[in-house]
Amino acid sequence: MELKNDLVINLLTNVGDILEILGESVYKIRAYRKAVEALKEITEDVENLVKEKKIEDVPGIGEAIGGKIKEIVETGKLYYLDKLLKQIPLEVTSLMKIEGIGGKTAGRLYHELGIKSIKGLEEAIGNGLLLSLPGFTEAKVAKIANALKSVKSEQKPLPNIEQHAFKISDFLVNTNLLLKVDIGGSFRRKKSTVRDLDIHAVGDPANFEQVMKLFTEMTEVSEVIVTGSSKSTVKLVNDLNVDLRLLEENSYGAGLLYSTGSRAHTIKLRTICDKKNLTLNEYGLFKEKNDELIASLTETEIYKAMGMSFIPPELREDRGEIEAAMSNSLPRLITREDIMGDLHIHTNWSDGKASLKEMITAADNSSLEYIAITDHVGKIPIYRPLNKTRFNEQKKELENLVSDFEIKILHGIEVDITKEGKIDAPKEMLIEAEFVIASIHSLFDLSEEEMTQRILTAMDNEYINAIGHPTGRMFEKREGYNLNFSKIVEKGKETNTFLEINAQPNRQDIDDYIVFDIRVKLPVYIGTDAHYTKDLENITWGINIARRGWCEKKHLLNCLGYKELLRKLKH
DNA sequence: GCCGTTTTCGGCCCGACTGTTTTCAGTCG
Repeated sequence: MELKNDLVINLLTNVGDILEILGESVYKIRAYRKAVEALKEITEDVENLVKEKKIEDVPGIGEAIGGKIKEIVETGKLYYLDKLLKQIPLEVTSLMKIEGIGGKTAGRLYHELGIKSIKGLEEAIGNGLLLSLPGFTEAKVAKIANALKSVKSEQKPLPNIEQHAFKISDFLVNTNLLLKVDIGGSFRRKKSTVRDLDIHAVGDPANFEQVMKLFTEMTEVSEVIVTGSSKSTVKLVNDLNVDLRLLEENSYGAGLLYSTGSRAHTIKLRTICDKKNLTLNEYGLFKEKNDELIASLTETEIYKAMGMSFIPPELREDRGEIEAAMSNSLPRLITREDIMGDLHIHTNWSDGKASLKEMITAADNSSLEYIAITDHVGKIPIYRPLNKTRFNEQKKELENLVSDFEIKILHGIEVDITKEGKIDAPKEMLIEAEFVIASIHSLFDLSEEEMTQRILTAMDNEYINAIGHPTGRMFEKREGYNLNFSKIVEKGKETNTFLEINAQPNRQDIDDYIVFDIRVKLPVYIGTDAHYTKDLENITWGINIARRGWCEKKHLLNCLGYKELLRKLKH
C-alpha cells in the first residue's frame, strides 16, 4: 500500500486555494495552510495516524480537518473538495502562482471575466478584455502582463546561490552607505533550498533613498517588483528574488530576528508576546500599553526579554525550539569541530577524479581523524566500478600509503542495491570491506512500499553498515522517492545499519525534518560523497542539515572517535 | 478551522508597499 501523505497534502492544499478564491474566512484558510505545513513535516504514515486515531494529535489538525484526512486516506477522495470545485474549477488556482495575484484577484478574474487559466489571462490581456474590468487600469494590466513572465519563484539549492548572496551583500557593503549588512531568511537558517534572499541592513535613514536606488539599479536586476523607502524586492537575471529591508541601527537585533524568520517561528514568538502584553515587530520588543521599548539591539537581548535563551537560526522553524529556549533545554548543536570523520569518499579507482593519495592528503590536511574510502562496486553506470581484483589492488596501494599519514583510513565500498534489495557485490568483498554503504542507483520509480522493502532487505544483509543517499533525490533532476522511515528506522536499530546525510550540494539527502524525527532513534552520519578533493568541503552542507535536525554529538556517528566508531559497526 | 497557564467561545502576528480605495483592501513576507 502506498503512503497517502502526498495525496492528503495535495487535496488539502487545493481546499485552501479554493477557499481563498471564494473569499472564505482568512482564519479558515490559515487553518488549512497550517495543517498542510504540519503534514509536510512528519515522516510517519498518515494512514497509520488515522488508524491509531492519532491524527488530531498533530498540532494544527483538529476534528474537521482530521475527519477530512480520514476520508482521503480511506476513499482517496474528498467530497468537500469536489463540492468546492463545482463553484471554482481547480485550474483557477494556477492564477495565484503569478506574483501579485492572490485569491481575491483570481476570484474576480474568474467570476467577472470567466478567466480560468494563465493562458486565458494572457488572451484577456491581448484582446483588451482585462482593461474592461473596474479597477484594472492600463498600469495595473501592464504590471500583470509583466508578472505573467515570472511565476512565483521556485526553491533553489542553497549551495547554488551562496555566491550570488555574498556578491549582493558585498555590493551593499561597498556602497559605504550602511553600517551592517546581513543575509537573513532561509539562507541564514541554512535551509537546503531557498526561495529568495532576505537582506537586512541598518544605517542612517538619510542614506536609505540612495541605497534603494543603487540596489534596484544593480546590473544583475532584471525587474523591480516593489520598492519603497525601507523595503524593496527585485528579481535578478538568474530568476532569484532579493528583498532588502533597511532599518535604523538601534533596531538591528529586532530587524535581524524579523528578517531571519521563519514565519512560523516569528508568529509563535509574537503569539507568546501577546499573552505577556508585549508587541514584537521588526523595530523592537515593546510594552503593549505605552509602546515603551524593552529590547531591540541584539537578538540575544530580545530572546532574553521574552524569557528565552538565544535560539540558533537553524532551529527557528517552530519545531519546539521556543519551548526548549524557555526551559533552557536547547540542544547543543554539532559544529564543524565535532566532525571526526568523513565516511563516504570516492577516488579514481571508480568514478572519483582524485587519486587515492590525493584524497588522503587532502583529508589529512583537514582536521579529520579518519575517513572511509568507499569506491563503487556493482553494475552501476560508471566507467569502471571495483571488482574483487581491483579492490585488492586498491587495498595494497592503501597499505603502502597509510604509513605516510596520520589520518586513519577505513577501506570501504559503496555497493548497489538491486531492484529486489540484493547487494550487487561478491561476498568476499563485503567481508573484507571495513565500511559498506549500500545505495540505490537505478529504478527510482518503484512504489513507496517496494522502495521501502528494497531498502529493508538490503539492511538485513549482515555486511551492510549504512544506506547512502536514502531518498535518492537530486535537485533540479528528480524528486526523492518516499520511504516509510518508521520501518527503516526500526530495521536500522535491529540490524545496526545507519542512515546517511549525503552532503553533496545537489543531493542533501536526507532532509532535515527527517533527521529531526529519527535522530534519537537511530544515529545518522554525514558523508560528503566526494569525487574531487575540494568536495571534502561539502561537509558544510551536511552539517547544516544535522544542525537543522537538532543533532548533538551523540546523534552523529562521525562525531565518534575512530576506536568508538569501530566498536559501533556491526563487523 | 483550531485552540486553551484569562480553556469550549472568541479570539487568531505585524507591518510595508501598491493602487486610486479619499481611508483602505489586497498581497506579500
